[in-house]
Amino acid sequence: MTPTVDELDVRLVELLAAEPRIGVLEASRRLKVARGTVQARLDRLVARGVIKGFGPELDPAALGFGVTAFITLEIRQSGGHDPVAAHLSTIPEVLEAYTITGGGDLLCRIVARSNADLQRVIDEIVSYDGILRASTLIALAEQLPYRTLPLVGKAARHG
Amino acid sequence: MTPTVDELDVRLVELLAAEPRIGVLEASRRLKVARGTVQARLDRLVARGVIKGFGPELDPAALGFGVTAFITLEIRQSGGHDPVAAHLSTIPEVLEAYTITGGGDLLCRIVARSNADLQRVIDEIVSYDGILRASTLIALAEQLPYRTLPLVGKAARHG
DNA sequence: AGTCGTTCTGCGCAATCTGATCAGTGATGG
DNA sequence: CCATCACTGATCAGATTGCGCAGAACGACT
Repeated sequence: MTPTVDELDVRLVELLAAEPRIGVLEASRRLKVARGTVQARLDRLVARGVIKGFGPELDPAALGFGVTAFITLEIRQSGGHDPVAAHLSTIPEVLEAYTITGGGDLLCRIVARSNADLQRVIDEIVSYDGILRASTLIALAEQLPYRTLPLVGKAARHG
Repeated sequence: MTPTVDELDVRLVELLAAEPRIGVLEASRRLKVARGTVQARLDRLVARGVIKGFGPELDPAALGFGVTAFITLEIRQSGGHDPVAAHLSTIPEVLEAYTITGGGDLLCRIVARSNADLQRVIDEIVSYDGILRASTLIALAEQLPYRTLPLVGKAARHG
């Protein structure tokens, strides 16, 4: 399998990550390649799904949701996960959810305005029928902010 | 405290999330407001930190890292978290890390090329001195992809 | 060696967008 | 009543985009 990305792709992605507002033209100047090349590379990366989008990254904390927590949900086996996921998707404070190993469990990342507010969010979550038990871990500090950039370099090196 | 965002901000953010490539001018047309207004709102949102950036969103799976897992690390109390975080930051497969409630524990999101590769990543993580024990949860499916948009609406409604 | 397919280059054009600015207007609050 | 603030609608020069094209470079295959 041919490498998903090459060295130029890496430099391009890193450049875009560092200075998202620069356009294709400016990027081509920085990378010392033709404008068409940058355009083609970008299109290819998007087409391959490596770049999912350029949407604005929102900061929950700046919106007043300063508390982050991870909650593990034990799901009643009958019924499956889908209805539960549907329920979770109606709660804005549930940012993401994964099914994980270990009988019928779900791991969610949630946010809240305060610890008291967190209680409300959790209550809302567990109000659903199919949820048997919930176990919450409050995030105290973000030791390593979400990042994917190092991965691109690794993908290019290995192939 | 005055609401961080108002209804126009919400529409703007949602529009940008749906179609990131449209410029300020096109956005102003869609929202039926003056271009300067959109520009001012955007600047304000960025200045307030609500919008952290417009960087490309990368998909680890498209880069060959199809396996996601969450790993809880028990840290030796003496020494603190910082050295451990520094160690983790050197491993590209560690996408984020949070300190969580429960004596000296760290929760990380990691990715790998395969289950076998996951073992390598875990080994690399636990190779560090200050880490006493690690417990891994493999993500089987993404029930709810990461999202923050609903939060903006909530923030605007509540205030 | 010869040929093909792909990628990159360098160029040009028309159309569009950007950043900045300005005067006028309506709403808010002192 | 007046000051302040946000929004409007407009203008301007300059930069950028989307698009296509011909030629060169490169590797793969016959």
